[in-house]
Amino acid sequence: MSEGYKQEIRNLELFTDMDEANFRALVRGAYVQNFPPRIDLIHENDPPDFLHVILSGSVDLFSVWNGRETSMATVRPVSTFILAASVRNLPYLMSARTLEKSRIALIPSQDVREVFARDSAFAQAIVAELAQCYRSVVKNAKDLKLRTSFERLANYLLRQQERTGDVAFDLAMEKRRLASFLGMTPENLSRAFKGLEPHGVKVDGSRIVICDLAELTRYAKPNPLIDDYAT
Amino acid sequence: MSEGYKQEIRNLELFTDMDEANFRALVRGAYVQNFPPRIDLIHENDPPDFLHVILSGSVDLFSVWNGRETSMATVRPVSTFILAASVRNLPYLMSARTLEKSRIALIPSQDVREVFARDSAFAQAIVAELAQCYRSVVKNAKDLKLRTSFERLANYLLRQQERTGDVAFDLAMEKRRLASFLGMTPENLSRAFKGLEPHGVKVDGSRIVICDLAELTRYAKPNPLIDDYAT
DNA sequence: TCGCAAAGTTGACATTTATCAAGCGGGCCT
DNA sequence: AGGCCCGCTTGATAAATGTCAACTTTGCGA
Repeated sequence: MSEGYKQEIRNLELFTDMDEANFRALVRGAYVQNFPPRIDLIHENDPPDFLHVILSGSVDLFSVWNGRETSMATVRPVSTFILAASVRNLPYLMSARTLEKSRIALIPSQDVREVFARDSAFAQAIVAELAQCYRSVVKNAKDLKLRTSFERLANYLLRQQERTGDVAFDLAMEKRRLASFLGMTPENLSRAFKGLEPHGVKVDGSRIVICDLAELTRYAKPNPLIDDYAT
Repeated sequence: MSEGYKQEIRNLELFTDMDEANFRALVRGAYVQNFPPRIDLIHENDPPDFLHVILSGSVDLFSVWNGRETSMATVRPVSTFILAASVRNLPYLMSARTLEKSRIALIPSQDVREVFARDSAFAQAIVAELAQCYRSVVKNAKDLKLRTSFERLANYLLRQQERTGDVAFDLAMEKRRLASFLGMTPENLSRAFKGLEPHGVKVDGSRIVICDLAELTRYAKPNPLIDDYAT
């Protein structure tokens, strides 16, 4: 692995505080790989051989049951995924596939567990990361259980507005996958966008303009305990 | 705090491996309290002053948004809750109330964070616990997104069957709260029980008998990546 | 530039789930 | 024992969401 990649990984919160020698041990067995779009990286139920670090591109985490599929999250650089499975050495709960051309570092889970056992700075960083992940999924579950699909979309748009700092932005993913992420069908998403028009949302293809932020906020009733991904 | 309680807490996986002096430091500032049923223990958005350890009784974790309420989980002895908020020092995402008369140990979060920073065995135990919690919520989210309410109930009953090791058992909670936990209304739960009768479920009050386990299994299609809480 | 394939949209309809109101029934207090 | 409260059930209806099929748009490669 090139020094450039190593530095990129090192700069992740997860790895930044750990001992240099331990970090070297971690990346010694690691390698970076380029993947074309729509490639399956991991399959749920597989043993967690590698901790994945996405360096460029984007990855969809999804799950399947009984012929149905749902998108659980999108991972963007630079961050890791499937940390929980790696440290517990338990099968992946989600599958992952690239959305676009992506560069991904693969760190053997075995090494992660070994280093984590003797590097307390690393262990602490893992705690911080896992607690963060846990809280994100709890928020997601609250979103699903407490809101209708229209309300989920409205709050999603407000989060995007917050993230980009602009009332006009492009959707970060295909509508069909956004629908899956929000827990609805593409048809229902189409109607939800229509339904939000009276609440200050203009849609043209993947271009979104929130032309009445106050009204959309009034409708969506965003709540930091559901929508604030930072905490 | 009595030595008996200390021992009980010490026996939790979370605390069992940590240094004795550090454990003493942890429980020094802790105290045990008895609560009557239906008492609010914590409220979402409160700062995480204490890590809670339930010694007896049971506690409901729930969330509220826009006048709607949903039950997220039930905590039973002996285990902790709101660990993620404690270690990250971020506001609780869920509220908690006793379901019955309960004895609960309160460990100051400040102490948890301090000890966790210097006791690597404790840090490792926290990692294991958080990874476990994370995986549970992911399973819960999959359950919600991939299944209908009837299917969620069917799989819930199979999990109870697994847990008790018996095809006949009593529901562990009121039906209204089970409904909320499964993400549906009490009325819909009633109809779901009716709907499962042709699939081998007999209901009499809170008494459940799975009289055709094969048929219920065929209908429910349980999957360890959603239903196996142990991994 | 054309034309195809895939994504998105729309309408009609079905299913799932919630809401509201009424009635039932068990536990419990007096 | 009587009566009442509360949780549960049931039926009627409404709302939310999914399904299917047809059509439109878009992006892209021949």
